[in-house]
Amino acid sequence: MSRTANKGHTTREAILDTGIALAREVGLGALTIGELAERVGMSKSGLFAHFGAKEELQLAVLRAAQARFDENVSRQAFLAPRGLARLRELYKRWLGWAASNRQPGGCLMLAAASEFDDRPGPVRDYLARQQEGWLAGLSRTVGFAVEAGELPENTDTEQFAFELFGLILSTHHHVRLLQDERYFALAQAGLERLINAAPLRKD
Amino acid sequence: MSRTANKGHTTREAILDTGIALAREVGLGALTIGELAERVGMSKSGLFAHFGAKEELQLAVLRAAQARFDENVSRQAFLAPRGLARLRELYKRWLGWAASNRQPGGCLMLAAASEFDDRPGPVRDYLARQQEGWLAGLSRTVGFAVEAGELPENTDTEQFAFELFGLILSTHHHVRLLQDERYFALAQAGLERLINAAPLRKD
DNA sequence: CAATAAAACGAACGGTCGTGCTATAAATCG
DNA sequence: CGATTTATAGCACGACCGTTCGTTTTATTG
Repeated sequence: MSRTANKGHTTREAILDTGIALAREVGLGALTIGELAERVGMSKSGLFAHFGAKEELQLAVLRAAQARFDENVSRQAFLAPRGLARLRELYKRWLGWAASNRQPGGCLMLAAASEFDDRPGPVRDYLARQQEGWLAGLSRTVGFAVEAGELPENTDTEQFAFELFGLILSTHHHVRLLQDERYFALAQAGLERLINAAPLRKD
Repeated sequence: MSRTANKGHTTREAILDTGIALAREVGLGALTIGELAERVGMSKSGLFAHFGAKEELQLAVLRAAQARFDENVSRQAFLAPRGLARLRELYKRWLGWAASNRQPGGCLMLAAASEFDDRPGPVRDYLARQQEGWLAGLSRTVGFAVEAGELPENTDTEQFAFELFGLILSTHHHVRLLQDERYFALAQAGLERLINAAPLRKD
């Protein structure tokens, strides 16, 4: 038996790869089993058998997308030492992942969050939990920079993370809609202003 | 003849009213003529005749949504005097419009922009032009505060507007997905930090 | 009021949707 | 290898999609 287990597992991976790409183009909600099957090169029913329900396919696509994000952004950035170095690395990778238009469709998580924020159900629940976790991780990363003495002692790390998220979203929004890479410079300046004039707790 | 012109015009308005609400719930792309007709209480073909094509309906819904936005946010905020007063009023109204979850679905413009940012066509073109215009207007509003001496002379108004947009997006994202009104406080603190430590041109 | 124009309807079209069911082909295992 | 589990294909279903068309109802106007 090879390391990649069953045949089923292999084609499932291929389906999810193509599924991520397709969902980026048309949106997670508009992801269609027939179209996906055609792109993968198999029958609709054959593909369907892997998931049993459309919603299960959507969740599987999201989980796969997150795994790729974690590997390319979080894990890589955590190789940098705690502090501003890691924060900068994380921001750079996050920005490249979310807003770069080398890949069509931008960040699937952000698009899906906007698409499903008013449709109760497992997809929405998954996205909400994921975003909460990410925001908490961001705060922690900022906190390390405080501990390292690179940011003021009374920095409001949650406020910092919230604003950092806003910079990513604004860049994502403008780069993707207006197709203008010039906005990356604004994203960079925004980070520097956050660092040089960090939000402080009012206590 | 009454001031509201034809019967056709009247029902068209009713269609767009309901269309905005429905598009907010399911997304502009998933807006369906049959479902909309049912909600309005008329036949599919009768509704269809008003627009001639689905894309035309989508554009009409967007135009109607923007008219409401302009009236409730821009026009109202412009009653305040130029300067920080107007900027604060604009931010407050924008935030209430976009992120309040009194109305289901949040801001249709932002949701549609995220949904269509990778689907070339008239809808995308409309949204892109609209967003460019809005960002330019934001910069101008910040510029008035500079002229009034309430912000540093060398304030980078475009950077300011870009970051302001990010605060709105971050609030929208978190409030709508996580259903936690607590994020409005972060939005407010973000504006104050922008004002107290405004981004400066590096020239 | 009658004549005319505008608006709404009902039925039907070819497609595609998600999802079952049954049969066949391929991979796995003793 | 043969036996058996697993993966895929084929086909059909009811529902809904956007759109067209001819008809009927409703507004508007002289």
